[in-house]
Order: sequence, then structure tokens, then C-alpha cells
Amino acid sequence: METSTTHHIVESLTRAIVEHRLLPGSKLAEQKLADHFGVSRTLVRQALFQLSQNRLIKLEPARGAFVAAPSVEEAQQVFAVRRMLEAEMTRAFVQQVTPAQISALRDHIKQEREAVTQGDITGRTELLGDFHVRMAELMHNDVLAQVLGELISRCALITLMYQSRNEAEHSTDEHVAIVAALEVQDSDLAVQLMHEHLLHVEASLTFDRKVPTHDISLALA
Amino acid sequence: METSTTHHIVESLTRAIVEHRLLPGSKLAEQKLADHFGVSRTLVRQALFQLSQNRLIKLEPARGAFVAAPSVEEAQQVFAVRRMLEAEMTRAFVQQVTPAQISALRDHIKQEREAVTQGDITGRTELLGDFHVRMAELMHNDVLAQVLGELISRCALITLMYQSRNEAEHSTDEHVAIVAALEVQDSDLAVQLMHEHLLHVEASLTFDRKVPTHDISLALA
DNA sequence: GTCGACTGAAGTGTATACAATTTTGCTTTT
DNA sequence: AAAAGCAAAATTGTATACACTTCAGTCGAC
Repeated sequence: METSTTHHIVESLTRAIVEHRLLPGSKLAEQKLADHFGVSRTLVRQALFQLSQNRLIKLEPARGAFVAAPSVEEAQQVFAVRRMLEAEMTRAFVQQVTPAQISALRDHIKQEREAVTQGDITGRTELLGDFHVRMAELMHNDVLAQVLGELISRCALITLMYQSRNEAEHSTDEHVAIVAALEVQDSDLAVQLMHEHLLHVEASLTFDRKVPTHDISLALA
Repeated sequence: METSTTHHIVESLTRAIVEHRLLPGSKLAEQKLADHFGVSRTLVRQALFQLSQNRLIKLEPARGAFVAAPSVEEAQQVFAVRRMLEAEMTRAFVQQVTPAQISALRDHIKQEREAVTQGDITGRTELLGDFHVRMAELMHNDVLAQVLGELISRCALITLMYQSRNEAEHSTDEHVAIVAALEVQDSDLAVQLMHEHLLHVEASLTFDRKVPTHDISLALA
């Protein structure tokens, strides 16, 4: 099972959704997608089911697939979970930190900065999230990395929608501060910085909330 | 999309796997399952894909579906994540605890005791896990409840395989102690008890292997 | 006797056909 | 003119057909 063709469809649709070429609420008709990708509905349905597991689309019985419109409440719950999980992750990280890990994180931050300065919005959002996944990976806990990855991608839509360039730069600065605290093994400080960092990210999302006007956007598209 | 027939197949297979009527490594042939449930391979494939997302089975390209055999390392990683997450969940719980929540948890513990005394192995394992999910639900954080539920079901196979009645009783006792600490809003104590509880559960899992069965009809009958 | 290639059976991967449901637009009624 | 009802079209849900891969057993070479 599990072919590379379906994976390609999933990737393609994911990009389209995350880059807002497909707006929340848009209908994803199976036959149209099948025609577009040159495959049968079978593979499209597999891909749609996978996307629904990733919360990028919502499947309504007998009605079809629609691009998800994650609520602000859901995003807040996701951030509450992330604060719980990542505070403790940070504490555990300090327990077993190595110079190699620190430099790996610094390398990652360098990439973040490049994406921010180049105005690569999708890339920077992905990298800003990956910093946290990278920490989990460096701890050699694949399960943690995966859970965290799911949480982050779960609100990727909202994050992308509402994160400005200033906020992205701010996030990178906070990553730098966290790594510095990790390096000197000040676990209390690192945990506190991580906690505040996540609060900042969340705050930046909820404040400039936009009203969902996708019906109009759809009509114009 | 998403019919109730598929859901039924998923439920049925989940029970069979979790109750070890289907042992890790067993092959799940699509046509045999389709015959057994009286449906086409289409629905069976949907169900298998869903089960693979739940990590209960593993899909190997062009080879088929096999009951998952979670590794010891994976189980340990899952427990490491649970300790991180649930320690902080417990702390947050104390912040907003109400008498109604306490009595809801005590109701749940009563059910646990019944399952343990009645020797309902599957029921007790499910209830012991649900205690933790129940806490998340009572905090009105659906995301937390779902993430926790996934983590718990992820190692349900291992937990079920190796948890004795004594250990089940011990777990219930620890749940009682945790609720008591929650009630008096002693967050440090509650967090510590939760942390130790999870360490105990993990420690009680003795990791050995059994031989798989290959008779699907028998296992599902 | 063992190893390897071949052949048929079995099983998975994809496409298509058909059934059931929803949507749409027109007609009819008030 | 607005609302309700109905029928056709479009779309989803399920089954089946067919292609391709893997597996099992046999036969032949060494």
C-alpha cells in the first residue's frame, strides 16, 4: 500500500492550502482533482483522507471535502498543549545538552534568518516551527518530534495567516535567547524563555484576527 | 465521505488487535477481511489505512498490512512524552479545579475498580488510560484530550500485553492519590504523584515477545 | 543435495462501473 | 414574487475488473 503518487497529491494540495491558493471553505471535488493530477478518483480519495487526518481539510459525509477553517479556539488549545509539552522538553534538553546540539540549533536559526530576510513567508513559517521539532529530534525522541510536528502543522494555517514579518523576526530572536540559555545549562531560564516565546507567538496570532470572509473571496476567485 | 461501515471495521479490528486475538506481525489480507465483513476490498482498505494512522498496523507497499509490533524504545519514548505532557497538565488542572471535576474523576475511578474486580482486562486497561484523557476533557481542552488519547492508544498494545491485575489495582490506587492532591490544590504533590505514577506504569511493562497467529477468521469470530 | 530460475497462484495497486445521495434549476402553486 | 416540489445533473460511496508485484513450489543445473 501507500504509493508515491498519493503522496505527491497530498504534498501538492498541502502547499496550495498552506499558501492560500485554496482558501478555507473551498470545495475540493474529487473528479476535478483527479483530472488535474491525471489519476483516478481512487488516489484522490486516498489523498483527501490523509489530508483530513492532518486537519488540513474536513470531510463531510456524502458532501465532499472542504479546506479546513481552524478556529482561533482550537489554535489556543494547541498552544496550551505546546506550552505544557515544550516547557518540559526544554527542561529535559538541558539535562543532556551537548555542544553539537547547540551548534545544530544555531545552524537552524541561521536558516530562519535567511528566510525572513528573503521574504520567504512559507519557508520562514515552516522553519520557525521546525526549530521546535529540531529540538525534539536532537533529543533522539522520535515520538516527541512527531507529536510536536503534528501540533505545529495543525495550526499552520492560522500561523501563516496572521504572522507578520516583525513577529517572525521576533521569534527568531527568542530562539537565539533560548539556545543561549540551553548552552549554559540554565534550565529554569530556558524553560521560562520557551514558555514566554510560545505565549508571544500565540498572542501575535489572536490579536489581529480577521473575520472569515471566504465566501466573498470565493465568489471573486 | 467517511461511512459508518468503515468505522465498524476499524472498531472490530482494533478490538481484535488490542485484545490480542490478532498478534503482532499477523498479516491482514484484504480479501479475507472483505469476505469476513461482507464488503468489498475498498472499505477494508479505507479501514486499514485508518488503522495504520493509529499505528495499530503497519502497511508495507505491495506486501500488505501487518499488526504492528511496537518496539520497546518506542513505548519508552511515548512514556517520556506522557510524563512531560501530563506533569504540566496536572499543574494546570489544579489552577482551575472545581468540585464537579473531582467528583467526575472519582466516578471514573469507581468504574476502574469495577472492571478490575470483574477481571475485565480490556475494559480495565481502557479505563485506566481514559482516566488521563478524562482529566484533559474536564479542562475543556479537546486538543489535549485527543493528543493524550493518541499517545495512550499508541502503546495500548504493549500496555495490554504486560499489565497484571496487581499492577492495575496499583494504578487505580495512584489515581485516587492524584485526585486527592488535586482536590486540596497541592499542585506540586499532584505533579509529583502523576510523574511517579507514569514511571510505575512504564516500569511494570515487562518486554517479551509472543508468537503470532495467522488465522484471521478465528481471531475475529 | 543445494541453489537458482521459472511458472502459476495469490495479493496488492489503480481504474472504472454502478448505486445512492446531494445539489441545482425549473416548474408550479399560493 | 416567493416558496415548495420535483426531476435532471452532478458528486460521493461502494463494488468490481484488471494490471502489476510478490510469494510458493517445482524443476533443472551444478
